[in-house]
Amino acid sequence: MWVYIEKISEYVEKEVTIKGWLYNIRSAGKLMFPILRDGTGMIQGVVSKKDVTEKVWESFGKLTQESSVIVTGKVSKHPKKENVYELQISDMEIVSISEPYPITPKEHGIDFLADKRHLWIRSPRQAAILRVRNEIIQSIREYMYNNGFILFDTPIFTPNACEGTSTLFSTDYFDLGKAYLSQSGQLYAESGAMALGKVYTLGPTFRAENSMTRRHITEFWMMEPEMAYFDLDDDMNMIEDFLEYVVQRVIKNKRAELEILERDVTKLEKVKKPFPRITYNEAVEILRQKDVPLIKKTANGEEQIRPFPWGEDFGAPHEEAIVENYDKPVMVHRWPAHAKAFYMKRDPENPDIALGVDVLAPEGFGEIIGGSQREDNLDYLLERIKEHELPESEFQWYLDLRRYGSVPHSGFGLGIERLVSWICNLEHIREAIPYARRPNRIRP
RNA sequence: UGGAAGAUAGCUCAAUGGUGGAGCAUUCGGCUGUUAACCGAAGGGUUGGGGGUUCGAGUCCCCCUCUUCCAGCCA
Repeated sequence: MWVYIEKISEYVEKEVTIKGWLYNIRSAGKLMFPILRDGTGMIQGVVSKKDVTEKVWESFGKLTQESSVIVTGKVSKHPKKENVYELQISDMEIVSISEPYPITPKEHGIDFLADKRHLWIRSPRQAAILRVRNEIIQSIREYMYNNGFILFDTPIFTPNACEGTSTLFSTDYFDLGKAYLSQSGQLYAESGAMALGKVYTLGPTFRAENSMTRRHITEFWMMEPEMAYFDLDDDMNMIEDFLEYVVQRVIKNKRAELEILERDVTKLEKVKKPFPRITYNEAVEILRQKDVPLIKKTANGEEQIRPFPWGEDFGAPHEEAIVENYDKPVMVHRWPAHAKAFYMKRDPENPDIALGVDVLAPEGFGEIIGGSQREDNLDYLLERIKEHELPESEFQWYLDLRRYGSVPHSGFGLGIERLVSWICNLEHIREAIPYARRPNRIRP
């Protein structure tokens, strides 16, 4: 009977067939120990010369790493290890002998592995990450469904920049001129919230920024909820509830994978409501107390400005300094308005402040969520569009949302790969997606 | 886009300006409980590209290409 390795413990002392690949093989005279993988896990086989035919024995001798095989044998407990199973092999059929496999069970450089990404994903660590990614996305969809959110898929081809800031990828679009690849589905999601109450988008997003860091890819997946009648506090309440659900479900269902990744799960177990909420002003106070300066590039090098001036955006060292006090995600809210996007609503108590929130993951993973309450007043929004020198004509449909039954509403954007990086404790975001797209890499 | 480091066998890395090596992978042989198994043998190289200094350059100098890390932008 064909079974998958992840279910192997249900078949102890039974004869089963596994269809998979040879991960590695060791031999000791009349014994061989092939390690098999089938996509769901790995198991060590035991081949004894006296228990198999001459043909099967010789076939095992021919196997190279990643050769595909169909193996039959009896499942047994490992003689030395608890909760580990082996396959006492009685028969084997070669499906295909692999050519010398480039990814040997030794160390490799990152550029080589990236070139061989189509094979790299077979390795236990990469496969574990992709299983966790699947669990994360499944948890997100489940949370959203269970909480009354409607999946609202937004277009990838768009006629203009959403926020007017990032550089966009462009392509020809028939007789209509240029089309741009979406850098956010938010504006469309806002229209969805006015139609359906609570909606979310989950899909690929594109940024043509030449960002060569461990936290950036040019094509990434973003989840963007948008909720009618939610103010900033409602938004933050949802963020905490949502993040707790996803993290706790992943550590419950994907413990084996997190172990392969050597993830310290106790740190994730602490991700429970409530999360610390600090205003931008309070964050600036922390930076001043810790004497973290603003570093400005000048013609002849760098200049350190202290105390940290109000109104400046935070860089990596500032996020680090703010987050290190906490072992949960930190929500920094109420930002200087001039540094933020045009659609953010101003604080009624202070027009210099925008009702935005950034969520900084613990352990130095930085921003994983950016959100805000949206400007729902037609006149203010028109003013912002003019200030940001955006083409008003392109935003008429968006402005309609304020003309016809405008309501307070809020939402946020979550970077899926950044969430995966944090939960899996990855050194680099390129491992958080099957095929990472970066400014200098589009293959394979 | 700026700063730093780097490019030598299929892979990971050594090599004082003086005959380019090792481990893994591959091929062959040995071993009845191996855990990146081990032991023995073999094959495998235009030292990223171009120019220069030198009796002699993987090594020193210049240019180019590519990669990695850090910073900015952000999710």
